[in-house]
Amino acid sequence: MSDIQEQQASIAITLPDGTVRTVPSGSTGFDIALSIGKRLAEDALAVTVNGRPTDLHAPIHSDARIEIVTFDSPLGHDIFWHSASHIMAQAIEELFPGSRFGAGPATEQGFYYDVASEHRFREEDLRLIEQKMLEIGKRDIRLKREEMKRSDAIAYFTSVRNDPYKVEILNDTLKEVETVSLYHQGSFTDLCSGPHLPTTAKLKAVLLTNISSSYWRGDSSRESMQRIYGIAFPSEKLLREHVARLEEAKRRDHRKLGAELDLFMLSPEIGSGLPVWLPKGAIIRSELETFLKEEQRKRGYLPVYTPHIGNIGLYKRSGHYPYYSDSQFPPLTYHDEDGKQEQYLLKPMNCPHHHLIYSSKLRSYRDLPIRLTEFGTVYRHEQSGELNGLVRARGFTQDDSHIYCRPDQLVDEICNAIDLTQFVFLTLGFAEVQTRLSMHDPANREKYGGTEDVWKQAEKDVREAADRMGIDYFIGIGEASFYGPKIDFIVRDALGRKWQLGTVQVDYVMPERFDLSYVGSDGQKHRPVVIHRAPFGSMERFIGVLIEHTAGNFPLWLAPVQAIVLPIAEDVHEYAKTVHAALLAAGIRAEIDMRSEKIGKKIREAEVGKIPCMVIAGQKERDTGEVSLRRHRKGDMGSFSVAALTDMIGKEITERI
RNA sequence: GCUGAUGUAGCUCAGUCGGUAGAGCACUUCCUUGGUAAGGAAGAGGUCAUCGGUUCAAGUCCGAUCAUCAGCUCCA
Repeated sequence: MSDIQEQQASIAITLPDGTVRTVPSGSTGFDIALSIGKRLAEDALAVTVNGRPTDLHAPIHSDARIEIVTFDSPLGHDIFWHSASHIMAQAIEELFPGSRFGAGPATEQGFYYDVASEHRFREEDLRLIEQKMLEIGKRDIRLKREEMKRSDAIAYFTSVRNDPYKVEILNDTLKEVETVSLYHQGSFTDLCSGPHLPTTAKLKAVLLTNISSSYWRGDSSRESMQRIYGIAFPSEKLLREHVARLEEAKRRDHRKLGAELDLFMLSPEIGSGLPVWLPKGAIIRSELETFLKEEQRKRGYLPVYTPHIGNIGLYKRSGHYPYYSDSQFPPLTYHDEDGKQEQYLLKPMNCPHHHLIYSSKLRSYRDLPIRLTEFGTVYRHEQSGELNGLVRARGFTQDDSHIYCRPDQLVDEICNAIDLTQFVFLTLGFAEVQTRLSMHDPANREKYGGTEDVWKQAEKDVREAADRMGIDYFIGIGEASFYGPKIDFIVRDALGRKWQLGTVQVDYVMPERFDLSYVGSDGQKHRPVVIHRAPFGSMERFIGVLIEHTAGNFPLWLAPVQAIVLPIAEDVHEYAKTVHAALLAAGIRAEIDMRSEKIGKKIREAEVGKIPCMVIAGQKERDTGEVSLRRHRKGDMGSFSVAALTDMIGKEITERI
């Protein structure tokens, strides 16, 4: 085909709205964007060709579905931030020559680059690097993609770039790949599959947020690198909005709100990572426990209590002690008069105790399923750097149950556990819950107990239950626990970090290790299956996330103080007391503010304290036998008789709205 | 555990060059008795995280420890 013929050939481009355009072969995403509108061409960052992200200026030679990618999409963020990480690397290279670069991807919240440098980066350096990045933006450098054979790339990064990290990636991660791509950006070149921004000029605002360390390739035996995090935007305005969101997240931080609202405390005198519930926080926890206990009673669960410690043999038998010895408090060692030694472990989990309850008597197939349940406090010596308020603690309470069932009951029981978890999340107002099916990694068999056949069966059961419940899930390979696959319910905190809350886990391994059995209809012994499940997960973590989710504005049934009576002046104190007494008599957690402060101040403090109901009593109300109600963040709701008020509040509490 | 940062009144934070500690809010008392987000005045409150070092002198400089924060690694 001659050049002339090629230029004359045309291709059909299908746009997202279904319209088809005919353009010359070799047209680029940019040409197409420009033909749609000038504004779109300005905003265009890249293009997807038949769903594949592609550089904006890459020529397109055949019919294709095309979508112009702008910053206003997850893919747009990804491409923008990935390019920003390259621009940061270039800035660092210009400011600190000799720096070498490891991995520099986009993340959900921006980007980072792992840097190996003689220079120890400090906060001040970040401002310098930001300035340099904006300057590189102003230089309007066109990014050029170059494809070369892997062997040529190895030579290039060895001699020209002198970057051993990229060479290692080429020799290792990419060893199966024949042709790799490089992106040139002025004096800087990176190994990268792309796509990238057409020019550095798209970068208009950048904020480098922090410096931390990371291990090269995530391997703690390899050298540690300096990881610099940042976020970037195509406009100043977007950056300002982002900073405002960060500030809002800071206001919602459960550690901050927990202290302000007197919910819990952490004290080095008690111990790192050992939260203590203050009276107001204890109310929330107790209400949640009551709620779940009621629900579980309806669903056939049997409450049990077990001690906080257990003989170490129990955990050796279960496999937890050898598997998790690093993250447990050291054993308590006890010598009796004869010098015989016994060792106990602060229990890191509740299951072994429950298994022994199960096997304490002979079970018939008619008895199953047996659902043992306990709010069991467990202790795990988490790494110090991991501790985080309530969401990562060393002492915490699981709403733990173990369901012992026959294999033919398993899928039904998993479904029941999923249903309960969904009911809990729905009641607490968590709409954005991600569900992960946590499967084992067959390439890593030594991490897991049981046989491959058992795992296949368990994972099939989990998947069948999730499908039957119509859950929208994703698969997490290698996320299973050592004894079985899990269904994990994951939510995000105020800062966008993900936390696993509820979990449903299938276990064929523990029944084996604890030799659990039941007598079947054939009179023979059979092995039950165990489901471990915890809808809240940990009470501490759940409440931590709940604090951030609600910003401390709890629903009425959970609010530590549900109502506060605010007398306007001293001459109505007697009347206010009768109102207070009526609220208490109706079972409402009510306080009364009889200080000699003006009503405006009392209201302000009740608002700041996030008390849902402010019950205002003045001369007017006393004369009519009414009170006026002001709802937190809603304002004046009008006047009600005291009886009508207690009914209204009481109804909202029992219905857990 | 690793890397970096931080630690001053109950809270949020000042504290210069090393020279014996300050504000606002909260708290206590008094005045004020008021109508839907801050009335006024006075007072009290500190082993500057802990331990050690340098110095005539340390909140300030150095070291260790503890705790917290961000990230990494881990998560039954």
